[in-house]
Amino acid sequence: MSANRPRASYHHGSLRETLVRACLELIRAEGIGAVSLRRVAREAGVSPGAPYHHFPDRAALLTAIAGEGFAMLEERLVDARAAAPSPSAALTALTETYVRFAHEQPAYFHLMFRPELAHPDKDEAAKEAADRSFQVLCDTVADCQRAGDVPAGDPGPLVTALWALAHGLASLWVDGPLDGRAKGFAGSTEALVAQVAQGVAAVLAGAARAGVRLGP
Amino acid sequence: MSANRPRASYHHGSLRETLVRACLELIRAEGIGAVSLRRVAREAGVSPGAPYHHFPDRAALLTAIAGEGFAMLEERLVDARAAAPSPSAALTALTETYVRFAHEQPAYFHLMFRPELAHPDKDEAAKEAADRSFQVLCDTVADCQRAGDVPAGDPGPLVTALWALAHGLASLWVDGPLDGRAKGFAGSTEALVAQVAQGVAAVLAGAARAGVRLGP
DNA sequence: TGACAGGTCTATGCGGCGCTTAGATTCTGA
DNA sequence: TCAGAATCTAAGCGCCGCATAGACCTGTCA
Repeated sequence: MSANRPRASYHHGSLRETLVRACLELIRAEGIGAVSLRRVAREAGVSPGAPYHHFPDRAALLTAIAGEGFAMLEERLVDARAAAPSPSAALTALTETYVRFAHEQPAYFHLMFRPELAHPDKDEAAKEAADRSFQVLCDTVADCQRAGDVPAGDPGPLVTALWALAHGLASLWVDGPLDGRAKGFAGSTEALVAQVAQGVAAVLAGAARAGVRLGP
Repeated sequence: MSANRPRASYHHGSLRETLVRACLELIRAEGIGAVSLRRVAREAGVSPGAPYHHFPDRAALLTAIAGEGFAMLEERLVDARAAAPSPSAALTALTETYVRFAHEQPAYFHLMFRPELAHPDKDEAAKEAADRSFQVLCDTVADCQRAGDVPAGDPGPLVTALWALAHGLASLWVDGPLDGRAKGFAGSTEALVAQVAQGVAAVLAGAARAGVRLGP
């Protein structure tokens, strides 16, 4: 960043935004472990105390970024659903989109789901974006049930399973363990994720045909 | 711990083990964020430098604990599979066991899957326990395919999906986001997890009956 | 028995961390 | 125009991981 280039004026002008960008770049380049407020301030070219005029503490900066992440994820999920030609294809697309988001934006993904780093559950905007994302999944499952593409009955376990499946794939990929095993299965993790997402839709459709009914 | 009770002798005797226990207790009581080598040493009643005679750095202590975790998880998975009356029941039991382990031992679970904390992939014993755990899942899926309880064909995507499903449920539960949504679905997260695990087996069985075949 | 080597622990110090406080500088609007 | 608000710097607190040097204990072997 602009650590060496001195600012023109005493006041930065858009320090808050600059800090957020510097933080993201730092996570991208050196991982979550390298993130400190002092370091972020240094990268942004300001004194170590400056960030505290924009964020009450370190977690607040990270929470702001997490909120951005939830908004980005929601947008991608909405677009993926809208672009899909059928409810079943939408379900597959949601899984792939969730996992791809995590893989392309691991910095956001980490901050969104690590309570020791950020607290998006205490941020109204982040919570609402997360709720709307979840609703996209619920609506898509309802579409699928109406179309007979997935088993009828209580959608709760199905929605939970689909969320957990996508989140598990994303976590295992981003944090490392999946890559090694994927090579033996499908050549690449991308290919394996696609196979899984499509396989799930096929299995759910088959179960629906077989008359399986979900429920407590 | 024994911070206030002075040791009888200059040498501790079993400091390594004491540090591991103190670290686990610290994570349990105050979370991962509270773990520092100095703090662990204080809880164990030794000087801040003492741990470095047993672990080269902080990550090594955490990696040792992660290795223990993989061994514990493997044992539980092996037992769960052995106790199940059928291949299909074994599959359900594996999911429930994985998720329950994470919920009951979040300290271990975190250390096993957070590369910024520990590096179990660089620990031979941990890697082997993880491989054996994965093999338990592969074997169980193979049993299910032979019994016709899950679709035939390439087991890769299925094994991956089941692992990701369990890991996603575990992560979402341990890190918070699942609890809120589960209340609306099944009353409690435990109940929801059970419903999901059983639902998955039912859906897979239905898909097998419908003649679904997995594969690239 | 006693010297000594090696393992285990303490003491001290380095730079970096989150966060606080006090004070300097700039911007804003009455 | 000018006071007050907003933004930034400087300095300091106790904590951290880790390195080094030295104190202590214990097992070993002459």
